[in-house]
Amino acid sequence: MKVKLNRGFYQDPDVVSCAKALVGKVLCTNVGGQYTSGIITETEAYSGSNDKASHANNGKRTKRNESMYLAGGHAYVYLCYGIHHLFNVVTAPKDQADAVLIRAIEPLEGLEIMLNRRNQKELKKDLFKGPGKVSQALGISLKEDRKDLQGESIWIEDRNINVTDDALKVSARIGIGYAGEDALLPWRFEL
DNA sequence: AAACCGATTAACT
DNA sequence: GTTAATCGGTTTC
Repeated sequence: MKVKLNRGFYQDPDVVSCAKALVGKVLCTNVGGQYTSGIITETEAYSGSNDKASHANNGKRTKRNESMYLAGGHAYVYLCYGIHHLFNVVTAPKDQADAVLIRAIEPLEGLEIMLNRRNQKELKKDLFKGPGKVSQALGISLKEDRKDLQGESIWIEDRNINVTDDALKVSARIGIGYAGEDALLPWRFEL
């Protein structure tokens, strides 16, 4: 059974619980006429308010992070280190600026296409583990920024994959050492 | 107008 | 374990 997540799912005011809930869901893209999908296996929560690691910390609002202020259920894509596109799911009601970073997937459909995009010939370990790799595999670029996840080019489905709390590994977020105490928050979730 | 830098990755030693 | 690659956005002058 495939069910596209509806607007209500993304309106959860608690970005941490939403990040948890997204693990085990299926991220699908239809970019350049090519359909690909994968099971989300790792996420991180970023809270718009009171989280030094977030681009929207302390109500910061710039051209880059503008899409974080959209209603939950939109995409926030930005360029990191001048090289990698990082894909986030905006959550919570409009203007709360919460977002969940998708850090890893397990390929499901369109494996050949995803391997091609990654310049790989065969499936190897860790090929789709890492936020930059996820975006590359699924064809996500800055063009997908601000996109509505209810649309036809990028969306998330519930396929009844059961993820128990026990199966989830919880840890501190990656690459945000500059965030002081907030770098220690256990807001990273992986299978 | 120029400097500074990052929610990373791949290719090294 | 270390480090180069690379560039739009943000900050600073």
